[in-house]
Amino acid sequence: EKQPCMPTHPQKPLIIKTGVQFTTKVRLLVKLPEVDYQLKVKTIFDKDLPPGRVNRQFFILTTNTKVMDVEESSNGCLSVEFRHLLKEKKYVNGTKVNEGPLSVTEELHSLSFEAQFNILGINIDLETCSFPLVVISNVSQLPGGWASVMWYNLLTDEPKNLGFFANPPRASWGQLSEVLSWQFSTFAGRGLNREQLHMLGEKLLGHQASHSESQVSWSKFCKENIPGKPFSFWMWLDSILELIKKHLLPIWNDNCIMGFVSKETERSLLKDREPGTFLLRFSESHLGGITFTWVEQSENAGEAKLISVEPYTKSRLSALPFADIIRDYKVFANGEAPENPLKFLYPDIPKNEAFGRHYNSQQSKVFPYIPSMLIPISTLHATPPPCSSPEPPMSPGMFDMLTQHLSPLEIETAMSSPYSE
Amino acid sequence: EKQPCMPTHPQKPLIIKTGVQFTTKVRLLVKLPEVDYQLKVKTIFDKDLPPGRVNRQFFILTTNTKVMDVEESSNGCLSVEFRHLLKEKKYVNGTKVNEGPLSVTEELHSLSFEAQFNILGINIDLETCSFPLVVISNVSQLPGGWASVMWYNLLTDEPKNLGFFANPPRASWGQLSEVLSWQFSTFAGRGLNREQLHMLGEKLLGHQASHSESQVSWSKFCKENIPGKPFSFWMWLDSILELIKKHLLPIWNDNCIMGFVSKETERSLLKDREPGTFLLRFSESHLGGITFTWVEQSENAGEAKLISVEPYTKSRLSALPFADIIRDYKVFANGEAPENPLKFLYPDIPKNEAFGRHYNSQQSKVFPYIPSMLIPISTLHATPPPCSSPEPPMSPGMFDMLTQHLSPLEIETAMSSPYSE
DNA sequence: ACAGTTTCCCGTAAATGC
DNA sequence: TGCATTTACGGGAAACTG
Repeated sequence: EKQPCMPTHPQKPLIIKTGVQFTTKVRLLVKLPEVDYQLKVKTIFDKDLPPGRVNRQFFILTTNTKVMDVEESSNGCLSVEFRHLLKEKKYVNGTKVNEGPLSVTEELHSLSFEAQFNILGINIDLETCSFPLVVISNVSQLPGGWASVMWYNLLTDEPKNLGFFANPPRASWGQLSEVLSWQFSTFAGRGLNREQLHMLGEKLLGHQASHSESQVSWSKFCKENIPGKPFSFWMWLDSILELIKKHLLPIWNDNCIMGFVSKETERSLLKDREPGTFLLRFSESHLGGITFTWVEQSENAGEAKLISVEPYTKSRLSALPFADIIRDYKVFANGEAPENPLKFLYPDIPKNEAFGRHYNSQQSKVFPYIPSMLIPISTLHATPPPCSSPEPPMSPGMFDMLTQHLSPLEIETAMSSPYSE
Repeated sequence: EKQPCMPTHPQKPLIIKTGVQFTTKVRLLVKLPEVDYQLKVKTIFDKDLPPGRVNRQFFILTTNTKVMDVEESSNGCLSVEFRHLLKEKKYVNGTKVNEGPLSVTEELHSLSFEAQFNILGINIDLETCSFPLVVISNVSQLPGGWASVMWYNLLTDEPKNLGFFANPPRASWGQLSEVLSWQFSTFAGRGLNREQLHMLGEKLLGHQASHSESQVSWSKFCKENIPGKPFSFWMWLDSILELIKKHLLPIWNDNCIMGFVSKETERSLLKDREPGTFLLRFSESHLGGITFTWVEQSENAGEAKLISVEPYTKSRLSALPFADIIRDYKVFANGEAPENPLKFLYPDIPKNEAFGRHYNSQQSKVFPYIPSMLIPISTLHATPPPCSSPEPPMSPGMFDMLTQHLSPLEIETAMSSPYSE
């Protein structure tokens, strides 16, 4: 009879943060005969929980009763909008509330709305209830909460199964990959293509097992860490989504970021390409990082030499937009003039054609001063000849170049750590 | 009888922010004969205001009554510590509270503490009161609030004159400069020397007027904008203090920053120095900026050519520490190899001797990747010959250098804005 | 000691009030 | 409309708590 909406956290409905306002709207879908009294709606948090369920308890800090109003925008039906604030009850009857067996982002809650009216002497009770809600206390819990909302919506049609995460069902990779792509198209404006999803499937399920029918457990998706990494699959993926949203939106939407590529695939794509061909890939070892890998001019005609830069994360990207990094990046190598090794976006798009419209000028012209900008650089030196001494002596040419271009301290760093394949 | 202390905002006592906890401590300085009952202290906000005074009203959200306890650390006297939270009363008896004629940071408030006890049948009332307090609602008001606290302490010995800013007295430059230097030594670890204070005095009072006896009005210090600038003297100075605290502490304490130098003085100091001599100066045109000015290699033996870089502000400095900027800064000029123009800190200290201990390596070594760092650069080209066309054609040498080192877009920027003296 | 969770609160942005 | 002031809340860090 009534239809509850739940716009709460910006862009992430169904997740409520304590101490932060959220709004709810209740609409009466039937048209009542003219009544001359007011229709009061009351909001109740967690009105009925599954019996025996232990979890945190909350209360609504703001007014929980309001009168319905004729809605202007629609066809004149009644509606009411609340602006609520939730707070945790730490003590109930003087005793401390214990947490349940689930993590807080798996704990599902609900908002109920009640109204009653009297028509022709008959009392009529109206009641409706929200979809399951996750309550968090810090934005750091938002990714976990959103994972719960996704998993719930993906795997059940029940409007209200608050015990869902006591025993969460598995998802097929076919279903899950669709949801993941949808996340990117919703929040970043462009979804994931077949190749990108394939890489994600292999990452989650291994090389053999990533078919559409493969089953992914909730734990594997969101709770267990990726082997050898200190974060789960979803935490990793969400960190990339956030990176795109804040720092890479236009170039992501322009399809300049291949992003999800395994290192093997990367090699097979790049190995026969022109030197200077590069692609953009998200870091698999660190949260929220992006790197580029390019084909280096190689002296011997054998294996193509691929080089990847240390991934850029939000802290660097907020000092310098990624398109500008690509434009300005320079490698100082081997006594030669510094050069930008990025020439063609894979497969063969000239860099400025791909990124030109995204370049920003950092230049700010304030008269008496000369403008300053930041440029990203790397230092590189030649592969030491096989069987050379463990500390290869620096060539005189390289030394000149370094003394010219870099400070003494930098030279030491460059000398003591040869980064060559 | 009781001595109130007021540690509130970190490092800035006497300033309270609504909605943020602060602590107060009350100690009983007389030793009472043994009493077997508890001594209760009650806190009251703004117990007595000057008659007719209109201002914002606040209330204490937390418990305002507590029992005194024997203090362990001292000689066993009684004390009590409160942890309070203040909130504004928007309505009093249903009517809105209007603001008074003063700005919020000039509005002085007080906390009173009361206790009573009964000895040998006689009721004794104890009461004490804090020094004047400023109540703010956002940290953006902290500088203004702190200016009030300074001015009050500088110019009156009255423990409680809440109407002080209705007609604030002037300060002599001699007094004020001492307080300003003390701000720097307290918050940044090193005070201001005679030359630095002299520059500040001229900035505030003009060239002729800055003697120790010159009078500075409260308005000139903190309320009126500096002519031609959108901020007052204190807002400017405080922005520099904050910049030092967050980004320049070690080099400030090492006396590497001259900082407060007028452009005329800068020129007279540098004009006869070696090319490559530089000094560090705070921006006078923008809040919280620092720049360096160096003596350029000049072709003709006439006037020394001084160049200043666009000031660095906190956003850039949080991407790249200032010492690293000095180490790595490069100027791309005239088709020559990029060069760091900063060689000697004024008067003649070799750069690495002055800054070496403050350099950080940006290098983070993550195996499969080559490290990347940011370097600050400027582009510069030669002074166009006098009476040249308004758009001087670019020399072939310069064009080569630019195509080599910079992207096409950068070239256009560099071409259309010649930054030469 | 430690991990999961909450609290704290700065600092930016937006909203509000005058 | 612009300015002064407050509110909102993300995000990092500290504090809490079994």
